[in-house]
Amino acid sequence: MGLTKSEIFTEEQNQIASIAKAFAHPARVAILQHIFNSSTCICGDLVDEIGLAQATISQHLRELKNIGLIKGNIEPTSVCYCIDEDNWANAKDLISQFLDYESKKTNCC
Amino acid sequence: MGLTKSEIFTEEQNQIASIAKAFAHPARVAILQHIFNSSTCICGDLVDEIGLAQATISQHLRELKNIGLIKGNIEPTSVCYCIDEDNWANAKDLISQFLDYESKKTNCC
DNA sequence: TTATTATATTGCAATATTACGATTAAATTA
DNA sequence: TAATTTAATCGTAATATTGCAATATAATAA
Repeated sequence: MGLTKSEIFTEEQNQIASIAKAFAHPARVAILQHIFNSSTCICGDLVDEIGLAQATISQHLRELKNIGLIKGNIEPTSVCYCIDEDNWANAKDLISQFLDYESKKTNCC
Repeated sequence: MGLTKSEIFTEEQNQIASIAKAFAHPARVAILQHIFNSSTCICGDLVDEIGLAQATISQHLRELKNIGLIKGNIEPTSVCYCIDEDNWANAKDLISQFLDYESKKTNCC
């Protein structure tokens, strides 16, 4: 086993889980925060900033890119990453709405 | 290898990742949504509602409980789970603030 | 007491994730 | 052209996650 049964869940549930998974590693959180704080973000910066190997950073960047949260512009010997604004806004809405389900609660304990 | 290097990240980054991990599986998203929509939540309901084995549901519930998002009241032959309001609010604030970093962006691509 | 019912726990197999050294690819510089 | 630089990719080891059958636990019902 070990294979998530995506097919038994709703599209929304899978999307929320998928976005959350992108945030589910501190390195990716750190990468995103670093992108937010930089006017431009080059992968090499991150290797210095975060204490992980270049290959590992690159792998995390690819995950963020695959899920659509960031996009990269290929420059001469470096790559400039930044947030994909549209996709980020969608992700934010989806997660925010999920977190706001709280208002509909009717707790018993 | 394969061990997340938590010690090189900030407390906040680890917390965000930890909360996101709880949402990073559609079964746990479904469980939380079900709890939101019920005045009371019994584990057996979930096994019927979601198409996973009882052992698997129980395992996901334990993860949500360990991270503090839900709490369970042990009743006679059944357990009533509900959201831990305080911890949920904290999680919501942390994630919302992170998602709002968007406003600080200065994209270049 | 002996079923029965409901949930937790254990053990295990399958799959996924994390991390990194080594290598590759592609542009830049000497 | 030959080194250098920068980031992606490959291969692999270590660890984590997912799912479930089987079993344990604990209260209720017969």
